[in-house]
Amino acid sequence: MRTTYIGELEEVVLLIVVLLQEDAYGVAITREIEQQLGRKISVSAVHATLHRLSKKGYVNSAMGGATAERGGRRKRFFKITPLGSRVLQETREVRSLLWSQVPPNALTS
Amino acid sequence: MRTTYIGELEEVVLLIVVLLQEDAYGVAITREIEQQLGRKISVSAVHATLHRLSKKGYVNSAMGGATAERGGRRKRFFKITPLGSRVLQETREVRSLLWSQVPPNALTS
DNA sequence: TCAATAAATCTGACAAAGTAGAACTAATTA
DNA sequence: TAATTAGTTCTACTTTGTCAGATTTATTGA
Repeated sequence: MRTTYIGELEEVVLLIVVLLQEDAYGVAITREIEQQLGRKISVSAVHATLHRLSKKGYVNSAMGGATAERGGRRKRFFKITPLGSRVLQETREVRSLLWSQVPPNALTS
Repeated sequence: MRTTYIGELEEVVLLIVVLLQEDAYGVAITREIEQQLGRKISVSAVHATLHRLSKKGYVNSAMGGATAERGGRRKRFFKITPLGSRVLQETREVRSLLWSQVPPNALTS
């Protein structure tokens, strides 16, 4: 019996972490969600989610070094873990399976 | 700015309602989730979700008549609404978009 | 060298969604 | 009309989603 599934925002954040590759830190992830999903969200919502993903072992993180920018705090970069990858892919497969069974025209009501 | 997105279980339940067609009532939906997703879930969890989907206008429902079975309470059948269909499809498209940008091998860590 | 400013993360508090157990209801059977 | 059965509804609790505001760390310029 499978027992690992993730919340809606957790899934989105995880996916964005993956596609952002080496640049996945709080503010960038937030920006990306707003752009790609056209969805308004606060940085703190994203940070809280990252923290929870981290606690579950789906991502890990490390502080970055200083950059050439105007100053400001150092970034914390996130990476998906093997466990996180597995959960993400399973989630995708389950959705696929369900969609594949939706009868044609079932949604054109 | 899009503002309509649904929770993880809400999405699953909505999808199951669609593929169950004329037989989408609480207990059957629960059974289907357990079978298809291999996920243990209580009937009440499903009912609560159905109730929330209903409040948002993503499904509507009607009581069924008495059947030839052993007895028992009448079923409440659910159907997805046009709004629900739209939300479900949008959700799918957003995920697709994100997955399409995942670099190859990004998940084989 | 220190105030101003900038770029981020972290904290705390609350709303929404997920969950299960217990109670309830309506139908059938005998 | 009591027992049985198939289902729904209620209630209370946990986990996720959410944001405003506080805090931390770094750069710049007078």
